[in-house]
Amino acid sequence: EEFRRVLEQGLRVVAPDAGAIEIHIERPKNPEHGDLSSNVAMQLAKQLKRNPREIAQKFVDAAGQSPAIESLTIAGAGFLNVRFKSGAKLEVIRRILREGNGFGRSQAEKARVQVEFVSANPTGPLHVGHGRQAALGDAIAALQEARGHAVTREFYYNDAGAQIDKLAWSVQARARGIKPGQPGWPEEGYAGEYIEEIAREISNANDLDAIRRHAVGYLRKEQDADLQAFGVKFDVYYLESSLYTDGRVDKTVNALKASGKTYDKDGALWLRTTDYGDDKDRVVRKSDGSYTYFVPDVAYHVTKWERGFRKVIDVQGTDHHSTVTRVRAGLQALGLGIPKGYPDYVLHSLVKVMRGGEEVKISKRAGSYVTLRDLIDWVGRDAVRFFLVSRKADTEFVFDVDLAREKSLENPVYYVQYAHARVCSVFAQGFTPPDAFQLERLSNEKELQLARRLEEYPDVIAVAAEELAPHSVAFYLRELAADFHSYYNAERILVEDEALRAARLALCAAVRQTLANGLSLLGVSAPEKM
RNA sequence: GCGCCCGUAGCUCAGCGGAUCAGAGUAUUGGCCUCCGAAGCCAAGGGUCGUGGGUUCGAAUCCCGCCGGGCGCGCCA
Repeated sequence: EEFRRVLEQGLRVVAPDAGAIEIHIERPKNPEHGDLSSNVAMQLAKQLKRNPREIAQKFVDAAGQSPAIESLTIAGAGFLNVRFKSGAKLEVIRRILREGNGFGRSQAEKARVQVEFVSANPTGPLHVGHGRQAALGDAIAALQEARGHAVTREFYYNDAGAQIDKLAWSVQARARGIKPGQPGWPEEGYAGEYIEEIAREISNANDLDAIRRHAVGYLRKEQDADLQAFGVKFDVYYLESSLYTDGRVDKTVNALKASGKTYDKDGALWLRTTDYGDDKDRVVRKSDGSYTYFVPDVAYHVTKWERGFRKVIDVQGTDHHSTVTRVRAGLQALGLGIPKGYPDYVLHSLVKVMRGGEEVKISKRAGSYVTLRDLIDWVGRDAVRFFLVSRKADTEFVFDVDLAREKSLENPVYYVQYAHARVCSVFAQGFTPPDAFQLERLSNEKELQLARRLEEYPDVIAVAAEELAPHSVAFYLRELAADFHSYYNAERILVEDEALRAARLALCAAVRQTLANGLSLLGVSAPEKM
């Protein structure tokens, strides 16, 4: 902020009539380039038709003295590099120890936010794609909470559609002793081993309704157990069927008709979604009188708006990307004053699971796919979470089971957790984080580097929350851990000099706190021992 | 065929208008434990950022074409 103030002041002096210039400030990767750096002079160069270095010099002249700033220099083509006095840099340590779990959090925004994710239909165990959604969605939700929002985690599922019918038929067939592929097996029935387990509990194979209820209940329970094992909790489970029973689906269709955006063709009712950027119009009511899934989708999102969620984030696989335009178009057509870009979507691509150098495509339990449970069993919850969240959502991602199992240097999860455990081990020797310490005793380059890194944390959280990109938190934690490991190898914490020791212990406590805060956002544990 | 996404080091991936942007991990090679945890540290080699144009003072980053890969294109959900 101090640097920004200096630059703004400089801007007034150097170019009073320059229009609205956005001042970009960045943290140079190379510490030799100062603590912060800006390219304003180069941005202005074009407008002012002056050499960037010349303009930069004027900024320096205009800056005057500031108590926190050690130096303000010009480098390269016209960068302004600022270096703060080390005391100012180290202040972040006091702040972290003061704020504790609150470090990196902000109360700046305070809206009701909903994150919808997983939303698996109860037709089988959760697969790795659901796992990626669970890891992503939960971390995104945690990031929104860190910004001060009141967040609702919601799971939406279809408990009554054609997929459920297929499930019931599959279980019924199995209960009658018919196996997949044999005569009488339903078309596109579910072939996983779990179908047989459910079928074993069926007493009357003729009562399809009872079978349906039992199968749905069974799989819901199983999915809940998987989510619990993964450390993900939902606040609301929303049933698609309720949209029919409470009349919201009919209401939505009527509202769409009233909007004048619908028309009849081939015996069906269509919505002009092309008015809102869709590539073709969509059927609302089929010629047989039933509705397409598009209607409950829209009705569901109307409830989100009506429930007061002004920011809604839907986490889905990229295979659903065509629904994005459609749902938004449906909401626009209703004319409820819902913003055009509502809701936000985070689309993730699929996960390829590799083990022993080969792609794994099947599992015993589910048959045609690898389950989230398999992954947790193979490599543990923390590794699955960290891996799945440490990639940008839209990159296709190869989950290397052998790498994740490796409890050693190859595994980034352990690398970060190990840094935390290492700090803990220092305190485990009978030392406590000091109440009083002199920050200026910290003077070597690795200590200042650590302080710089710690200071970045709140910005990293803010940006990750804004961009719905939890992977940047994972990358940050890796860097913080690296800085700490490097420091720990180079310097002793528990030195004889008590004042120096106190200062170093304070730094360690700050590192521990920040690692714990970041890991908790990702749903990964911060162990004291490993 | 059309739409969306993606091509960066051997492999897995960050960076996505700013020169200080050619990066991390891993793999390979060589060093570091009588001392707070070696699940660690230090160092070396390794890339025309798919490709051809364009815009710009400046392009991995923005625009267009092409090549390669993923996903979606139902009165299925």
